[in-house]
Amino acid sequence: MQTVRKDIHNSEMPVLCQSCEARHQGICGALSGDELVALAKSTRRVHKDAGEELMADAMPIDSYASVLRGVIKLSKVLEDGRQQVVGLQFAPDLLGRPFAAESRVTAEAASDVDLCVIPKPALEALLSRSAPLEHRVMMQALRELDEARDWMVTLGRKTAAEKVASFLYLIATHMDPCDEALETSFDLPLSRADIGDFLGLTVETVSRQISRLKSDGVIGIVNFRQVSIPDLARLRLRCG
Amino acid sequence: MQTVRKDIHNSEMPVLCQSCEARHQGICGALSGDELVALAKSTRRVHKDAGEELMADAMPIDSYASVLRGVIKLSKVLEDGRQQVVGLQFAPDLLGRPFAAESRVTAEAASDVDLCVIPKPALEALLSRSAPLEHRVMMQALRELDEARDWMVTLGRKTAAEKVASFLYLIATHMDPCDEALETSFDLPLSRADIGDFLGLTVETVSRQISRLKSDGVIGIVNFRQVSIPDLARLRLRCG
DNA sequence: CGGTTTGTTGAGATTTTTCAATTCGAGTGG
DNA sequence: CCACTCGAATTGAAAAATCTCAACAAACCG
Repeated sequence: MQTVRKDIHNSEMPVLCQSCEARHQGICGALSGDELVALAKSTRRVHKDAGEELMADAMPIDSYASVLRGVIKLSKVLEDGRQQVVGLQFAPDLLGRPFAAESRVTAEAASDVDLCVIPKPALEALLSRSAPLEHRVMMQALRELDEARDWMVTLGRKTAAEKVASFLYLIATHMDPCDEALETSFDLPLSRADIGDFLGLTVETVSRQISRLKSDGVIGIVNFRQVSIPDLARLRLRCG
Repeated sequence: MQTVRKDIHNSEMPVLCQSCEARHQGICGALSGDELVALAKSTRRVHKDAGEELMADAMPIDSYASVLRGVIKLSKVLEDGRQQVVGLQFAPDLLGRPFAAESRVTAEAASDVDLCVIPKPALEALLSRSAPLEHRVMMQALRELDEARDWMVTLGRKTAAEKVASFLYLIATHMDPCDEALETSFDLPLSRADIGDFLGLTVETVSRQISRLKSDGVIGIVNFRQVSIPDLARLRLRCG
């Protein structure tokens, strides 16, 4: 978020919103044509490689970003280094805590990502002028709250086996947009260590549970990162 | 929420908002005088005893409520009965998921509570007319999201001892508004079983950790529910 | 008072972590 | 093209944390 590279910027038209609308419209579905054109002027398309940090906990926020492609990992760290992933963001989410001076989480590109970066003042000006836009931001916040609470159930009350199954199920249903297919295949956006930090488990436990799911035929592991799921309903049963 | 008792309704004036403003203004700080008067007409002041269910998961919502006094417990249950408390609401929070047809959690009075109930259509009409009000609701959603993510760290990465200390610290800082006092005393709004469901622990583990904090002199237990904390900073150290 | 619910405590069982040893795959330089 | 190396992932065995089961004590309620 600090080092914005302008090179890839496509200046033809509302870059942000072409993509957004292609995938469920993101922030921009709520804007008028005029507003879109104005917005496109202040946005920058940016690419980040997997692993790059986008925002640090307790650091001032100077811009927001709309996720165009890829997965972003939100996490928090305890003083002694224990880490917890508190959320994942997929396109077309808005990245950045609205109306906060500083971030409350660390954001990192989990996979290669494309972002559409918007300076903080530009978005906030737009928010205060466009009630529909603010409404949309609120709807995202409410959805994220629902997701966080669902995940709290997983963290607090599920066994390690159920946690890993729940994680795979979550990713499967978010990554493969051609939904409802019983059979899917995808690349995990997180390392085993990150999965552990998401589930509140150690790497070893995650690995053991993945191995078990594999030997039970619930999932197939192609290439460590690449997972195939022959029957989503069967995975669902393992989620508790 | 279903069985609204009108008996205690105080019809003089904006019941809701007197109380709200007394304690940090809740929803109503954003409304004009006219709007307040209009709102007061459709609100009902309601009392609920500890343990009463206010809203059931997956049930249609027909009203919202502003919490005037007491604590409300939000929880989710797995098919097999495992339960997780996913949030607590204190005055002056707004209870009810805005813009959702049905609830995604079960809400229950943790202590005796006073509510100011607003029919769903009345609040939503107001929301669509008043941008400042919608803004305020969004700010609450964002704050709840921050809290949920903080709690995910506790659930996923802390030990049982740290979880219990964190819970007591959370309650201590929320219950006693005369904040920053190093020394406090309060009634726990939750039973040991509920604390376990909040922390993802069994009742027995909660009880053992409370006993340990007591024998270490970090807390004092007067009457099972009544806790005194001689030194908040010392408790804080136990939170991890 | 009984009976019931709520909380505490102990001992053994279970799950998960920790520590240690390997294996796998990708990238590098000869 | 093939060792070599490095980080990520897997696997095993022992240790630690937490849960389960069971007994009991304390408060609560008609």
